[in-house]
Amino acid sequence: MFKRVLIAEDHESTSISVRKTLEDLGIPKTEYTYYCDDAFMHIQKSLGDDQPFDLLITDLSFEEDHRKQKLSGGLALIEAIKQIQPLVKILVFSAETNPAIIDNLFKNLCINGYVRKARHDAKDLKKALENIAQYKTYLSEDLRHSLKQKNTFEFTEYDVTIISLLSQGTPQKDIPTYLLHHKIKPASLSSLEKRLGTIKDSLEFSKNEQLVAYCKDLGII
Amino acid sequence: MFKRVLIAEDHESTSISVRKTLEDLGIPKTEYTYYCDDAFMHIQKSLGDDQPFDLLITDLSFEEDHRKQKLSGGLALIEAIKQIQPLVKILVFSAETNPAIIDNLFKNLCINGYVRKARHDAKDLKKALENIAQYKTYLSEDLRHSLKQKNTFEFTEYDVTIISLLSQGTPQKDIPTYLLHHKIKPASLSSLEKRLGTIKDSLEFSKNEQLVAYCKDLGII
DNA sequence: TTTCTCTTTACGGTTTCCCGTAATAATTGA
DNA sequence: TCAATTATTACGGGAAACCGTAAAGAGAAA
Repeated sequence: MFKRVLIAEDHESTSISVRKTLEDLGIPKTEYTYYCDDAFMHIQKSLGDDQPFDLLITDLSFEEDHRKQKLSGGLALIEAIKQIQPLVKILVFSAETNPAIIDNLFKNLCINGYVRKARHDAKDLKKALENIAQYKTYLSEDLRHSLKQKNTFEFTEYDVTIISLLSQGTPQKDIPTYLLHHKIKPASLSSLEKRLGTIKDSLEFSKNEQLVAYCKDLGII
Repeated sequence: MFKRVLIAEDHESTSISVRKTLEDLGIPKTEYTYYCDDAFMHIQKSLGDDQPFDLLITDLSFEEDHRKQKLSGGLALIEAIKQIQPLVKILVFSAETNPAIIDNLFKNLCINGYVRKARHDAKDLKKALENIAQYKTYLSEDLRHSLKQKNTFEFTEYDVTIISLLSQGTPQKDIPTYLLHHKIKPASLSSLEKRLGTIKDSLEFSKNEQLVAYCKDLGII
């Protein structure tokens, strides 16, 4: 089992519960932080002291407050930590349900486990820890099926830009001006219309409103 | 302090943490449920046994699963309990931040405290319990100011219906048919356009996309 | 350079949306 | 009851979005 575990979780109550779960499993050295930047510094220091953590348990979304942070959330934290300690095990504990995001965590950031905050999350957490300790990956039961199907459209930066503009009330006809000004191309209204048409086509949407709602749900705008 | 407390919270990890907090405060008899219906039955039974709870700590949103529930969430639970035990103290522990919703809890359902799930929520919870025990009401620090200002547009059920339809891709021109079919009035395209115009006007929006994004953020669609 | 391909832009017709005005229906108050 | 007010619907002109086609431009390979 793990010897040294770091918890990055902004909600005090959740943090307490995770600590208790680790305690129940007999893990001696757990440390916890409420901010991503703190978590990163803990990892950094542990490497310097030659007493590295072997597991990070982290949330994805961290609320902003008066303390300004360099790392904007769990995703940024994981990316940063992978730079300095690539082999540290990572277990994400979050309420996120979007398969695309979770998929990305496993495939691109190579996390070792994902537990969704839900009814039986404490039990789930224990299972995940046991699995990861045996060099397996773990994913919450209820998410296992939804992950395989990935009929999600691959949004480019360009797409996100124009859909964001739409969601902010920019008329379609005014977007070319914006794109020109920001040196984004293609900039013409025609190209814009074509791109939006393609996106909606492949998602089987008919209206921009639908697309905006979808992207809001995905959290990409 | 309280003698008998019931916790209604679907997330196991959060429930554990709340229990621990109560334990720390020396509250002996705490019971917990993961479902609203169970919570209601606990209250009901406690009245029959003449050993009523004196505090309910409840979440607002409960996730649906295989067990079908009569009570759809914390709101419904509080309403139901107020029918059979009006004087029970109620502390809501939720991640909800929308001032209009929290305002409604205090003013219409007469809850005694609201603690938001956030960074210092465990400490907050303790403060709330101490305050409520002294017959005061409690609201998390960070929400105290936001409650007074309510410059949010008051969406009617009608509004939510039509904006939802838009977000699902229904063309505006087809909505009257839907409204007629569901016996919702006004049903005419003209009234629809007028209402949407009014909403967008008062929120200073110009496009439907903007409105859909806004309502997604509010979580009302 | 020339040709081929792919991307981007231009343009026109049609549909939908937007918004003002006027007519009609429902509601209210005396 | 009738008039006054308000809510709802009908209609029409103009703007924006949608969609297809064709032209222009960019880049790659021979």
